[in-house]
Amino acid sequence: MQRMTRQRAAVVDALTNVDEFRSAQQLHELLRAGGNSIGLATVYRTLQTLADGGELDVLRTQDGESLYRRCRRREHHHHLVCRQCSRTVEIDGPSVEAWASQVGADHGFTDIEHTVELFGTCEACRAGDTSR
Amino acid sequence: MQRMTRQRAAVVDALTNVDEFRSAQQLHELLRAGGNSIGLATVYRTLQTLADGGELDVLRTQDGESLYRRCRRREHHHHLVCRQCSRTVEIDGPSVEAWASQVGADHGFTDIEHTVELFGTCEACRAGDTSR
DNA sequence: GTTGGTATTGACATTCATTCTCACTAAGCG
DNA sequence: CGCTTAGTGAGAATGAATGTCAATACCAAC
Repeated sequence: MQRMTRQRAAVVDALTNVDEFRSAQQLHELLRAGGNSIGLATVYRTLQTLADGGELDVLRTQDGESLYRRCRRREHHHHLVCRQCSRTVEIDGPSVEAWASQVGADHGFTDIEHTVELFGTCEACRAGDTSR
Repeated sequence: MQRMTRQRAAVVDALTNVDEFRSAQQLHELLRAGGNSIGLATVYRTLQTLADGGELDVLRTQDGESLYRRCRRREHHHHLVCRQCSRTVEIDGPSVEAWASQVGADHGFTDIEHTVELFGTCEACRAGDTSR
């Protein structure tokens, strides 16, 4: 059975107030800064649970960190993420899905899963390039 | 300046004798088992160097481990990997490249990089399903 | 409103891949 | 053959993520 706790509510709330992909640690800090007392392990667990339930999208950065985000669209889609500020655009690859399973079948593979993510530098970050 | 050491040669050799994506640790064991004395840190460093030079393809598994493979084709391509035995097929996404940069441009993003990987279960692994 | 079973929490320890440190070794030029 | 310096390796360090387990607090039932 799933219980609604103060902590879980806080995590969900934080996620709805943020539009970019954020790491568990970042969210933990955010919550603490916002006056919420919550343990890091709890943040991890909650994100895990939400992600399993399809409430959240997970993304792994090039250096292996997991980033989480509550997406508008619940159906399967992909992301275009700014590698500096994490600004995110939801996109769909019209033919990607079909292509993926086709290629898989062609080579005798089943249960095809695919990972398609785009990274780039967004307009705002390109302008303020002097930072960092 | 780049020197050719016994260890570096051994790593390159091991990679040419393996057709699947392998982790640094697996390669380290392989080398040791093959009678090569080599440190784990060296394996990591060598793989890193080779990957930077485009000699190697790197892939991150869902649980964040890096896998390395020497691919036939040096041009940009993608992979279809068996999630059980790591058997790998090199594939190319004809329109993927174009689509990626188009989508990026549409949203004002530049320097678009894309990650496209397919995972599935290969024919052999589906047969011997009783394992694991 | 009170109670009780149990899902959930959190401080801390632990795991595990990867990177760092730094004294030591050896590649390879002259 | 010597010397410079890239490369090595054992062990320590890092850092994200997960496990532990006693204490806590949902919430359904009384």
